Amino acid sequence: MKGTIPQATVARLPRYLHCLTDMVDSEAKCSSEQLAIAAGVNSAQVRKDFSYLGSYGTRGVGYDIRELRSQIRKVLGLTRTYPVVIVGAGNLGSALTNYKGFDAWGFDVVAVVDIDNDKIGDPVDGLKIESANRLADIVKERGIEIGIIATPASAAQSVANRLAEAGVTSILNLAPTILQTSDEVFIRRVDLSTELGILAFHRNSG
Amino acid sequence: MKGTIPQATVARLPRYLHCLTDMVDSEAKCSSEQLAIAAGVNSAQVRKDFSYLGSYGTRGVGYDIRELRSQIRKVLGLTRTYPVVIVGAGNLGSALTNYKGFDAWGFDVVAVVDIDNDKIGDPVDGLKIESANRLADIVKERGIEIGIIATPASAAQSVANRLAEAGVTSILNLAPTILQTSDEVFIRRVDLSTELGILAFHRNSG
DNA sequence: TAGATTGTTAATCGATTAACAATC
DNA sequence: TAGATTGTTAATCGATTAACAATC
Repeated sequence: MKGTIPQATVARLPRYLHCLTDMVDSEAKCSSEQLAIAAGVNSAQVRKDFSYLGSYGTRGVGYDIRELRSQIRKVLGLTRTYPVVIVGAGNLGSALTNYKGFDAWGFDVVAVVDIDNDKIGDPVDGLKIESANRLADIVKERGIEIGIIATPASAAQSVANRLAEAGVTSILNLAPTILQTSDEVFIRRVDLSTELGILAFHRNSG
Repeated sequence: MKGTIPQATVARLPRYLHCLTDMVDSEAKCSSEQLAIAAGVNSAQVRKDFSYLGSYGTRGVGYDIRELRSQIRKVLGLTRTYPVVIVGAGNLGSALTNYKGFDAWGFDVVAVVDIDNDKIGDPVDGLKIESANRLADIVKERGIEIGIIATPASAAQSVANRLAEAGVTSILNLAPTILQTSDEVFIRRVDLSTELGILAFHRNSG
């Protein structure tokens, strides 16, 4: 119903989508209260979030699961396929390449690159590891828009620069370092030691 | 200086710590402005965040890098070692076991378990993969407080239940599912397809 | 109609940041 | 003293949630 969707709402939409996908009977309706419990949030929050997507509920009845799913996918832009390159073919890069969760949401890993000559040519989940030297060419040839950085921290900044240079517009950075880039590239960072740090804090202080 | 530190500040502390660790000359001082640029936040934010830790800066000069590091570690509870168990020895579990970033912050992976009999006994980074059947015993024997779930989504809830039952108080969930647990266990969830979903949204709508 | 649940308002809460006095 | 930078205040901004009229 609105033009702009708040950050916090966007961040919760994938979570709702997960919960809705887990609901087997896709013909059924589901109330904000049910979804709130499944997603671990407040039910007023659920309704408020959905109000940004438009009116997809029926008063006294609930939300149509199938319709809601498709609306969330539409809003997030998950109605098409995104070619993705994974940079770094270590354990983490391999884990990501094999990760089936991406497929269901339209993320299609079309290339895995590494600098290690010993790895180049090795198979990973139906792909062959390619040379990181060809990164720019690969991005351009295959129209890649999303890059995932799964290299050591020391290599991450230069990889990000090369990805941006080659035309990638979105980067998911899994290396434990903060990247400096131009505003044209949108970066999200996931750092597991940060997550454990937060865990440690809560262990000690509630 | 204060009793309670805001959630948002806690979440930024590990990031500051990363930036401070990257600064080579640990004798030096560093201004809130410098750190703000490195961490990608506002300098007023930096000063405000640090005000919760107490007064560790000097007006006209900046913050003592070494002192600040040690104070952040203290507040986050990173002055001791935490034994960690990783559940699931697939690519992701193996990546985590090998991940050197944990060591530096005091997270010590002391066990990796899996249900796959073919994997049990295999070496990963100096450890041997153990049977998931022994999970509860392992947790108790080794005083494990933190569990990392790197299993498929289908197994995650039952693993979480068993971890909680065995006495683990903090869980990092990497499986793409939302866990229901008692309030005694603190859970953080990292879901890579969610991150890509957010990336997709920003690609399409700015 | 009676019961249920949405969609929205308005209040509250928490987080961000500009601005500046304090002070090294 | 002059210049720099903190620590804190107060204003602003955004996010959460209780409450309830609308309505199925």
